[in-house]
Amino acid sequence: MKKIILVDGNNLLFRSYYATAYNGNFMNNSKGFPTNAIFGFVNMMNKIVKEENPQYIIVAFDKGKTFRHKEYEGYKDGRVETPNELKMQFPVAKQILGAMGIKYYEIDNFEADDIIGTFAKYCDEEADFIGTIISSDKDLLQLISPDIDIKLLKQKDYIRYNEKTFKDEWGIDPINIIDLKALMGDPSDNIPGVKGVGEKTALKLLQEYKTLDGIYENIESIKGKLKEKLKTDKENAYKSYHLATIVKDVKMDINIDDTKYLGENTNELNKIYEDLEFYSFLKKQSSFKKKETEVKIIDNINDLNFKDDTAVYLEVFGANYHKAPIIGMGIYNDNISYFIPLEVLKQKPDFLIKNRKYTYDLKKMIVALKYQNIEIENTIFDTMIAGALLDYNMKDDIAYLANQLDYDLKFYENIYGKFSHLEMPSIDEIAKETVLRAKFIWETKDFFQTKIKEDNIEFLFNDIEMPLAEVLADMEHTGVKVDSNILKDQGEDIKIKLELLTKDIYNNAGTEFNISSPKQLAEVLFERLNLPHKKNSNSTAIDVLKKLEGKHPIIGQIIEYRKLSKLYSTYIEGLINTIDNSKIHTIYTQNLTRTGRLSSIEPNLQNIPIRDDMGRNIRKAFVPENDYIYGADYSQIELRILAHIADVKTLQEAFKEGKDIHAKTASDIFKVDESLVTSNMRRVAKAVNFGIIYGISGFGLSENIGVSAKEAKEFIDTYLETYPGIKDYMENTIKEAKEKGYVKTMFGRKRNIPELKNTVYTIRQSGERIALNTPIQGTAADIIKLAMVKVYKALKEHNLKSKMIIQVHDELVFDIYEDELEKINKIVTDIMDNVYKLNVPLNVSVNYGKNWYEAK
DNA sequence: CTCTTCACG
DNA sequence: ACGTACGTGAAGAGC
Repeated sequence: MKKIILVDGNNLLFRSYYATAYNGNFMNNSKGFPTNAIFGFVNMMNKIVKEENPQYIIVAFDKGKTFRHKEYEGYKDGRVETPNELKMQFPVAKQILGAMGIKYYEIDNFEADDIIGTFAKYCDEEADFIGTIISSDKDLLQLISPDIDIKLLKQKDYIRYNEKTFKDEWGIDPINIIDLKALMGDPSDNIPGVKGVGEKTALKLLQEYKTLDGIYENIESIKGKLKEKLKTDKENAYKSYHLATIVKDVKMDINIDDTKYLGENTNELNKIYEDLEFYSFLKKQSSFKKKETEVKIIDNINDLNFKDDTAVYLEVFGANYHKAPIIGMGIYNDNISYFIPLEVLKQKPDFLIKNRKYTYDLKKMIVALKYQNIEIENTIFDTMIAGALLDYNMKDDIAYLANQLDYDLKFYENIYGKFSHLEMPSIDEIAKETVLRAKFIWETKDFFQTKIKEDNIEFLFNDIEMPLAEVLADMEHTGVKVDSNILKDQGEDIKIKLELLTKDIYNNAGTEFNISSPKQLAEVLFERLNLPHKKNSNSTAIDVLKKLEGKHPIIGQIIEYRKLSKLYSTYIEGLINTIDNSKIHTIYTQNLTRTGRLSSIEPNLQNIPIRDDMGRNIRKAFVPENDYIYGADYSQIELRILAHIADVKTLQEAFKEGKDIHAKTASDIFKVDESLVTSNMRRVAKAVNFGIIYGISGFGLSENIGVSAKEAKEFIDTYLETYPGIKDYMENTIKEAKEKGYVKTMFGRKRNIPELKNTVYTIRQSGERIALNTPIQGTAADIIKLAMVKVYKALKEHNLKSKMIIQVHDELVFDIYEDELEKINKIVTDIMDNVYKLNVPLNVSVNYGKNWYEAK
């Protein structure tokens, strides 16, 4: 028995095109030629070849107008003209098929369906042939027979139907798909069908009467409206039947030997892929899969003399590189493929300084090497940073990105086991996997570099993110001095208060329970004590408790308990556990947030308490290693950016004049003189200002400031009337985001927002708020990052020993020497104020003291 | 592993 | 009529 695969080429290309055409990541090669449909098509064809292992295979395409157009003027009317960007991709797809060794067919005046139908008939008639159809078009289901099955493609996977499974699911014979379509019509092809009959009714009718003829033979036994509908549209039904019938005898010579799968011509394919810049496919075809990568394990530093650029990848044993020991480095370029164990790295081979290097997770490499007193320079391109800027899905693990680009890299976990119990594999395996990582970096660098050029984000990449990796590495490695005794003393205090509170709470509740369990607490509050609560909500979050305050003494105690236990577990115990040698070394994630901000982990130094007096005391434990903690923060940087981007002259003026911006806003929206603004007006105005930045809703604002949704809406309306520029900004931003599928910061950082296309209303709404907020938050992030790079450089140039040690989104914290105070003050404020010219001044306020608490 | 809560900008 | 503010990380509970 021989099997032939029958692929619906038109279908595959259309699917691939529309799957990606609108998500904002429209794919072009560097010459601007669209490649998105071809990319999906090649992916599918590779998959088909792999899964079906075909002996015989054809791909069918439409060509010209068919008899259906001739016979029915309206056929396929109303369909959007095939976009040029898609049309252009067809010839290339066909060329690729040639190189793949797969025959394709296109016959004048027939659709791909008809060609497939003709081959299906061939299988039905030839005793030793069976066939499998591959398409997402349900029309083709009519071709199912004992010799033909179909892989019906779905969004992510597919369903395979043969004669039996089809009948089981649909309750009709495959051939009656034609009758089905005759009845229900097909809006996409403009096939009329019977008006008012959809899939449900049509299937019911066919299950009873088998065929269209059967229905009309028994028309009198059908009742009511349905009968009338069927009678009225009888002619249309039969016309539709004809249109929906796939032709099975297209006049063409079937020479079955032509359809043999020949296997690919790798050279020819590679040429095409290179032209399209499909680097991931290229690798698959060439070295990556076919040849085993040979690795030389270096045991003598003298073997490391080479001149060329190289990719390098540093492997450490564990997740937190402040503690994890280095295992070794993989290096790879067109000539070499080495693994360098730590002992050899410690001898500081020249290439670490001299050669230009490509990396993945540069910051991790710099920090881990710093702990060994090994310097690395000339690191010019980091794939992790590039991937993040291009809005790929990123994780720490390089394998995660690699696998998206069709490189089979093993995940860290699959080499070393889970982080909770790591195991060291053989040196040969480590060497191989580490070099493969370097190889991935090497082989994709051109691809990523091209993309960065295309997206016009070279400044963001070369002048902000790349140097920032080095800055952050230094900050992390330097660390922050924390006095654990101060924390311990505060902890003792808190512990005693917690014990007292616990007793009071148990007394008031009349029972002992776990106060930290929201579930148990809800039961005590809402059932035992019968305190009022919203239906269907057992939330005990702070705003719920605030509303209950005064109703029962236990509420205040619980609020206090929550505050203290948070302080104790997260900021006393939590921080103490991370102190190593009197210092805390956080890790800044440079490539995680969707807006471009940093985040800080293990521990998080960006959420140390400040708003609350007791919590703020924690900052007393953050002490200088040198003389002072010095803090510099941007005041209202996001509002300033909004005033700039939305070009609101009144707000820009207010900032230029150094006014209290919230008071100014209050005076504008309440229409009172600035001298008459009350603190409550200012509070409301401040909330509205924030609301605007977040993408406001009346409800959200009302919850926040405790007024009715109606009043809140009025505030917003007045605000937008007062500042029409902001209204325009909001409307234009959303409109553009919907058209393009993404938004950008002033520095070109791009964020795709697929939410804007979501069918769920609330998700679309959320998409709009994201579109409004991201350019503002992201631009602020870009600006402070740029300032960090410049400050770091200036400190070096002035030979200052003071150190930048913490970043908290709009604030930079330094550990400084007393005799450098003045210089630091000048450099930091100068750079931060003037880092980037806007239509508003950037305003930095600075403070210093003997600890972080005092530096505010 | 997910949910809830709460710390920050 | 519906559900609703942007961006994060850590800890504890409970499945």
